[in-house]
Amino acid sequence: MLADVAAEAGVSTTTASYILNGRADEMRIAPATVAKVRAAVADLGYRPNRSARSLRTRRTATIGLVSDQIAGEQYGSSMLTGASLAARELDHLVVMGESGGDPELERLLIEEMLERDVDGVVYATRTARTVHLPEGLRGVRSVLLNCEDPDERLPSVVPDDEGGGRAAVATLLAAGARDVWVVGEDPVPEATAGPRRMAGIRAELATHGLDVAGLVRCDWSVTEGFEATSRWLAAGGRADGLVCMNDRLAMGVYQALAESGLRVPDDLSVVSFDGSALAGWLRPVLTSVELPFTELGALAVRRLLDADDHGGTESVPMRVRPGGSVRPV
Amino acid sequence: MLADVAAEAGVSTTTASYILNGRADEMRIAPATVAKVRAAVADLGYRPNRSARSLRTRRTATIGLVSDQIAGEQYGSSMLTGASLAARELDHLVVMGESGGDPELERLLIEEMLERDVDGVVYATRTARTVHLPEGLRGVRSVLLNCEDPDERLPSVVPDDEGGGRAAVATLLAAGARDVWVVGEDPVPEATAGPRRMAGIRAELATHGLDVAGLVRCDWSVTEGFEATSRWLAAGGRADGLVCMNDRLAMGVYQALAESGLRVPDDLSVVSFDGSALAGWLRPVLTSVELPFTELGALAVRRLLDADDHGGTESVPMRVRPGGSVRPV
DNA sequence: TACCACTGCTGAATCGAATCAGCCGCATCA
DNA sequence: TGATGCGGCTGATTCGATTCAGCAGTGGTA
Repeated sequence: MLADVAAEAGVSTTTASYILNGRADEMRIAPATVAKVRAAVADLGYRPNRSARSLRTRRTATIGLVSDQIAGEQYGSSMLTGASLAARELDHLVVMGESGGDPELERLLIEEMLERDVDGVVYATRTARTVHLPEGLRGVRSVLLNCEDPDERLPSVVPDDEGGGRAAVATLLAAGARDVWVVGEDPVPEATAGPRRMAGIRAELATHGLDVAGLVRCDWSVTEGFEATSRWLAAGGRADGLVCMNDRLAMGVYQALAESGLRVPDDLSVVSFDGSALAGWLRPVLTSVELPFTELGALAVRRLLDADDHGGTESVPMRVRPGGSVRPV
Repeated sequence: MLADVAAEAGVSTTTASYILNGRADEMRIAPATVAKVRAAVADLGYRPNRSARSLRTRRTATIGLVSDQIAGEQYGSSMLTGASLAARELDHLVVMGESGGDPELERLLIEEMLERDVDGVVYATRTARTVHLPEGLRGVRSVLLNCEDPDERLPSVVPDDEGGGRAAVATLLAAGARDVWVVGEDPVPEATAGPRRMAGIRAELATHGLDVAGLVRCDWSVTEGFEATSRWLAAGGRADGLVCMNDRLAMGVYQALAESGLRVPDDLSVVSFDGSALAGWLRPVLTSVELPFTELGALAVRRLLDADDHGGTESVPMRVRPGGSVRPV
């Protein structure tokens, strides 16, 4: 403990404490004294007791991360990776908890984290959407990750889905597509990804004097993508470019196209959103606009620990990850 | 704080503390006193200060979970979900850290966790394998998750890959397959999943007087699965049952079979390992032996917090998740 | 009556740091 | 010469719990 270090160095614990907290200059400690203390620290392999420190300072160098389901999700869990790494860089550790969407469990988790004096909380959701900040976080330093609360001016980190929508269409247009259909729609009212991607898609088409040629409605799953696309094809549906709302859906689309003998990208180009591993597994590799999950997680933590951050939503760009599903020009 | 509660109830903090720590009987506190204190707690909305408690008790009701990469992994991240939920049930919270395989970062993370007096550490790996317990965890209560250290008698939680191998083959045999090939092999020396599955596969075949008809060598990726299987088929390879070492690989196998006009399960049955979401996305749905990730994570935490646990490896059963890739009898 | 046991409670020390309010000695200045 | 300032350090308190040792009061026993 600190007292041992102080004894070994022949100074008071007060002095040792100042030195170890980087207040040596401020407190005008003589360089020789600083050296003695540092030597004692190294000698004894001293490591501060965090509980003792926290008891006084009310800070723990620990942040909370509550989510509904991000660990369970296919690859949104990378948000955790990003958060964990960013926290480490800033000398913090991440306490995580998953509510599975149960508000009561969420309340409990938040309470437990606050009891442990976390320095802040990242509130994350599996899918990009609007949320209401949980009661328990009112007055607590917090950052929203992959979600936004329209009622509060909180720091919030989300993917730039609208920019992603523009990028997706730009890729198709560059490949010569003019008859662009969109597959998928978002049935969840709070979900933001769908509408924003759609807005971007329309905006980019508009720059070429175009609009969406048509919409194949279905939810974002493989089977729905397959079935809806099959029906569309059976009804004589045709296009030279398809924008799928996510990769899983696109997998279903691939299956439907294959069954009806259409070749990607020869007969039509396909782009999608997510940039998940799945995109890389499909044949041909699916060109997909990547959700920057790792970056989102890291950024949320950095903003949480940045005392100068005064809130507001930050949209992280989504980049096209090229595959072979867009016809080369 | 506790002093306020004690004051409100008209007792000493000592008494209040005993009551709140469930030592009322042991200390022979009068029921009336207990009631008064509980009322005061409710009244004031008292929540204990964990740092203060930890300073005395050296326990934090927090456990560490260090891994190389489990959050980043496709669905091994469910281990986190399981760990988080089990911890909550036992009134603990999980501090997580990912090293990304960097030993120095791993050392740092462990050190930081220990500084924070975690009550124990779960050491997890993305893929099932043997490991050496990190130096920093020597003498620390810890459980290995998805890995084992042959040199130490530590509590260790792994999937029962051998049983999984038997189950996979049993499924094929029940469907009438007799000419069973295995696709995939494990190039990583420490990896345990491959050899154990293989042992189970051979053992089950042996009960019917059979052995593996042949092995298609490739690593466990979609493209490798596709290419190796294509080569095998081109060389005249035939079988009535295929065991794929994991789902991604199986996806490549599906692609190769489709290209050469073979139908699953009409021409041959396919089973696989992992039970990932991907298995459900393939057409036909892939019959796969499930890795019980959530359960593994939960069990590791329970064993960590079970003072009566005296080490040893526990293998969690892997169950067949039926799809449509095995020919109905 | 003196001793003891038991019930029901409390005072004070303790955990390991952070930090406020000085204190001592020496140089400087009027 | 005495006041002032500053460099360099420390004593004592504090954070909010846990816990050991012990203390009244009561009733039973020898």
